[in-house]
Amino acid sequence: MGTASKALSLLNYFSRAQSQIGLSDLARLSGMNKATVYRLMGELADHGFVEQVGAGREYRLGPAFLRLAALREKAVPMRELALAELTKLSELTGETSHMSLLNGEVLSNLAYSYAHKHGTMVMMEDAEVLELHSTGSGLAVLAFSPAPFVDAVLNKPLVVRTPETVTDPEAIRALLPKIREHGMARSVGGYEQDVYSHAVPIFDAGSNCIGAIAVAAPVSRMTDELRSTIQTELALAARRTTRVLGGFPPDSFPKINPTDSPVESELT
Amino acid sequence: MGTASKALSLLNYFSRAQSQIGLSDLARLSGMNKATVYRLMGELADHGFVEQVGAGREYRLGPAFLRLAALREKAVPMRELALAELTKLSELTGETSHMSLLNGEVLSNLAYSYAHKHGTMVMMEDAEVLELHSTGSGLAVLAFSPAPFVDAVLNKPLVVRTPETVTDPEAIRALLPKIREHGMARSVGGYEQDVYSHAVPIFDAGSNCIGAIAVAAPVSRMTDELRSTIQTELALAARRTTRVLGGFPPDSFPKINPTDSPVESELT
DNA sequence: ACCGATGGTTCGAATATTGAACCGATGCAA
DNA sequence: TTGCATCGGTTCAATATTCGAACCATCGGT
Repeated sequence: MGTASKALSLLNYFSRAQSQIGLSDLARLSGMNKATVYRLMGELADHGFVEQVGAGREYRLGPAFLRLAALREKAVPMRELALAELTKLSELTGETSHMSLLNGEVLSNLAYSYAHKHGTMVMMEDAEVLELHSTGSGLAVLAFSPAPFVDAVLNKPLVVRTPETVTDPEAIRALLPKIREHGMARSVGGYEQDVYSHAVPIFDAGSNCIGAIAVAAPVSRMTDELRSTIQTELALAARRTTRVLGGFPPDSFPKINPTDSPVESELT
Repeated sequence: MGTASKALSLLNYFSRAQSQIGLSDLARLSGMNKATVYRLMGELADHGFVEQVGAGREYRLGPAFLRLAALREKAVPMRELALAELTKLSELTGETSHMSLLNGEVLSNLAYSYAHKHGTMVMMEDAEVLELHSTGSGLAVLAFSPAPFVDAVLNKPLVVRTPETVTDPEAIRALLPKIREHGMARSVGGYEQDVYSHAVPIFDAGSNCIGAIAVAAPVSRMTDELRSTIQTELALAARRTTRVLGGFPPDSFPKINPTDSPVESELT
């Protein structure tokens, strides 16, 4: 691994849960020598990628990301475009919709939209991390990812989120062909209890799966009619999103056909 | 310079104007060897900090910044807090307000707010670059920055933006004591013609100047009354912003005194 | 066919990185 | 107070990584 990669990988230890990390902790987490971490963090700090805070001299992510994110968004308005699609999708379905991008072996949330139709909503946050095995979006991504990647993900210990979380690699693997066939994944309560989620993968210009767009509704509100609406609108929105981001679904991806019956319940 | 710094510095060549850069261009711009740039960009790409696009294999900033910016904003909601202050400030003044952060030897815009009171407004964009010598915000920052930094900035060639741009280092230096005295800078048409701009510096927890907050109005709309309103509200808003971001003005920074007369015109 | 440009690759020489040990400061328990 | 364990930070010789000139293959224009 190159030095630059080591420096960059240090940034991955910052999360919503742990936004400040001390030198020794960071050395422990990364397995690198304290002196190495010290030097690398110093370089990151010089460029504003991290900053040291207060007395404990702990590190946290720096302001440079705001600038670079704005530049990225100016060059490739992914978030803006996704948000436009999500807003429509939430209006049409009356439920929370969100888009997340594959980052390593997890998804991180890029954007979301609430419908303000009901008193209760599935909540969502930017940069929230979604696991591949326990979420609808994750399953959608797994189903359209290369086999070695799927193996790598499923061979690691799979965290139990709720009593409904499926953690048997083979059971998960068995879901994928159907998801591929329908172009849509579903997860009921696997990540958060009482959340019924549909998800469709999003592809880049090389037809690689880069993330997913999903609609999440409370289980208690799910009816055949809502399910049908979600499945129809989600498939359309995802297709538009892929196209508007400059991507193409792979040839194997099922075409949308208005006469198709909605995805059957055996998807779960 | 360490390897990590070299990799990170490559990111600085991406701008609003040049969002995609080829390998050879990047090597030229950075003065590094092509092989070096190739390897470093590969590492950056592995982490999603850049991505290669289409046929030309040019590089552009990657999606990782969206994630990290969201994390940063979650940990330190600078942008959100600044935006709240700017919104108030624009409402009170009826003009465009914005906040920018010092990044190296330039300012980059963090957030802005329009007032929707008039048909014409000074326009602003996120991540827009403001030079230190030609903008009100820049002068405010220079006035409260360490002398060696000021020297470094003013010893470089100073770009002429408009016929009103002051490019004589000594003339600029001569403005700084008054700005320090008033805690406020002013620039008329120095960056964009017909823009009349007031700016106040923002400080971090160590009383270092980290940026500025500014109100920009069309020259044609500037009256004594508007000037007075802007100066009063801007000073208050900047003070609140510094505090809300966890910072402190240096002891030398002038206190706000309601009985003070507004900044006199000799500031220009 | 040529030219000059591009992105990408190679390999010995040059140099930056590494990590154990060390430092002073701080905080906690006895 | 003493002692111990932690912290952030520093040193320096050993070494592993990076560097860069030169080299490809490819492309587009003349």
